[in-house]
Amino acid sequence: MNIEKELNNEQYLAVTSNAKHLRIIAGAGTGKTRTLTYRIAYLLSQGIPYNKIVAITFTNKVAKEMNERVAALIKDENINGLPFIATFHKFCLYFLHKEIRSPFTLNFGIADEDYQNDAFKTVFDLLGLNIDKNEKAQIKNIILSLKCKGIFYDEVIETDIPEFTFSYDLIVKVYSSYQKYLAEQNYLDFDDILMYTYKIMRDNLDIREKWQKRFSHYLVDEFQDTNDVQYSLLKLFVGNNNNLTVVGDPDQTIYTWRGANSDLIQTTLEKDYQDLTTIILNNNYRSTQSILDCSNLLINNNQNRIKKRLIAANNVVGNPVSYNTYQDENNEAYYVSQKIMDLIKQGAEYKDIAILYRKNMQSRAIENKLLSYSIPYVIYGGISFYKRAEIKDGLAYLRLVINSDEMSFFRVINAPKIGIGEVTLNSARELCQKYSTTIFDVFKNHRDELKLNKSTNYFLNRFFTAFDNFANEYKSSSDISETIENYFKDSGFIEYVRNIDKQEQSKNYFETIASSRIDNVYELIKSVKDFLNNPYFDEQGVEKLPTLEDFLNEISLQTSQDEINDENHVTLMTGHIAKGLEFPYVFIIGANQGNFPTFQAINSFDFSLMEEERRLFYVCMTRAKKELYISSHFGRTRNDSYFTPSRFIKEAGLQKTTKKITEPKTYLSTMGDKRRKIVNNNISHMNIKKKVSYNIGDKVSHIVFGSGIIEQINKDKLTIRFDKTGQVKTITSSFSGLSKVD
DNA sequence: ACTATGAGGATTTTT
DNA sequence: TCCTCATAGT
Repeated sequence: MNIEKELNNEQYLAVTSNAKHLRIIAGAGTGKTRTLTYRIAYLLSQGIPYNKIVAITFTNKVAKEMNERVAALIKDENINGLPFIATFHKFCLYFLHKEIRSPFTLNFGIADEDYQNDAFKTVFDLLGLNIDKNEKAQIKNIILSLKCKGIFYDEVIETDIPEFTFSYDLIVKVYSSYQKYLAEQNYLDFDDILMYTYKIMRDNLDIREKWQKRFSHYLVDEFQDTNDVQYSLLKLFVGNNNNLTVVGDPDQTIYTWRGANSDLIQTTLEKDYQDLTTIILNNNYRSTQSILDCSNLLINNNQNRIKKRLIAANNVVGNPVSYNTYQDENNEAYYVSQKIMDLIKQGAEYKDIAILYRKNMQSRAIENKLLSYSIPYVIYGGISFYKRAEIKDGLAYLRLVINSDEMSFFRVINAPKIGIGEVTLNSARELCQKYSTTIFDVFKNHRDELKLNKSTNYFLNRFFTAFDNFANEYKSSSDISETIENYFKDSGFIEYVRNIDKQEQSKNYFETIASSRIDNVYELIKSVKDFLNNPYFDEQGVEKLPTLEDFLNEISLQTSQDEINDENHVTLMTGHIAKGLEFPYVFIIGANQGNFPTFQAINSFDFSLMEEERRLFYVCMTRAKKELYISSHFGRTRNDSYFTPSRFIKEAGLQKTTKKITEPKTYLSTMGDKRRKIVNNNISHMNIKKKVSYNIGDKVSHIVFGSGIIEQINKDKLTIRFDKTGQVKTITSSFSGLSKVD
């Protein structure tokens, strides 16, 4: 490791600073994460024990990368371990698995967004409140924002509740019922993971003192998106004696809706740590000056900010930022795909290209076009593997043996549906009270009191038999995938998923995608097996095998960025997910009033919403290294009016093109349906595909699964083994996302 | 009386 | 995809 050579002057100062409390303000592309990584390696080389250092990152993916980079930097030194590098949530989970207390038990589950919604729904039902959907959503949001601030339901005061919204009593009633419901189910939601860590540290002096001695150096990345609870708990861990380094850029605060508070990095920190040292990194190593000029111009429109200006370290001016307008979303998508094909011809690779947008829904039009031009792409953040219905169902089946909570049980008895609805459920809830037990136990042991019909009873028996077998076997199973498969088969789950596949296959055009639900379930089984057979070292250096519980915890903290792989494809994602990433070529699509900025920000009296939209646009722009293409369109809005270009276009000093560009008529629209369907007539991509003849042993490339080899052919069905995962899938030869590799 | 199912409408961003 | 509503099915 030659720090002096590999870093610029400011970075070097930041890395080697011996300040106890250090703040690094680092603009986009100035090497934030790099600096932090080097600082960790530097601390290690200075003799700080690896098990005394904690580094907090924004995603698990960055944590993993940082781990690898630190390991590479210190490989020549005599250090036999790596620091604790993880997200806030992972760090807190580590703490909670040692310190969790009543009303929770050690095998608590993690409630993701869906679980959270289900829980709120149940709570509203149980309270029997007569309020409409919108109001429920508002109440939920108020409660979530209280949680982001670290305010527990028994600590809420009148002034915590936004004016002109709901009564104090109502909010507290829903809030406390929600927390009590989750506690009964032994579940923590994402905010609880932070809140209970904070609470336990705050309220127990002995625990606080113990943990303040546990680690001595804390380093936090992306500090501008830290929220109040995270900061409060961090302060408790740092205490009076430990060291703290934070890195961040206030201009990239894009999570205030989730409680992120950029005052923390700008003002609070220096008040709380009087000896705070600040280092500013200004040299941008990522983008051309043209891209930075537009970005600087745009972000200058924010009033509430400390002025700073990014300068390209390499002095490259580059091509001007391109801005175009199109007739509608489809035209825009068409031109983006044309431009991508141009870039590829000029030698760019698919993985060099990213398409960014404000909201997930905007990916639709562009996806259709990429598909029809056989441009490989992957969408991040839409529906991730672990959010698919069949996977969540499978996970619920598994979770039931760890924690027989209501929500998992509901999922299970609805996959397949076995004739249990709202009314039965409510009477089962009454029996829960009567016997003071769980819903699971009521259906298992007091079912006779529920007056279920014959088939329902049959299905329940089938499920509980399979469940009991699994519960008895899974811990000592020599082949966990077989044990799970038996459980899924005997309970009727596999058959249920296969039936869905069949139904969808008969309807769906892209049958290979639709037919993959059962594949997904088997993929899940395989990933459990892989995870459980992959040993890790605990703190004492003892080799251990993860448990099924570890697996369930792990995946509930999976994030969209964690799924990013290095295969060669165009990347589609929202600005939020793109944070911290960079690409040579970036497209920002749908730069329209109402999209980006959103209608909510435009219509709000709260100007800070608009400033956040602007920061997000700034984040999108500064992802680009070489070239940046921004576009807007004049398509229809939800309210049947027409979109206009985003105000950010002017603010970034971009010129509107004078002529409207429209796509040549290469496709026809039909009005057969109320919703218009695009019929691909002239390109007739599908027909061309059908003529490709495949042979056993041919190398092929699949848009989703990557490269593979054909093992079997049955008429138009190809059985392909994919290299990366080693899994075998059956794909129809005419599928447009499949191509032959020469 | 209850549950399942299909159609239609709506959708900010996510650890 | 997810929710709601109307209707069909048991």
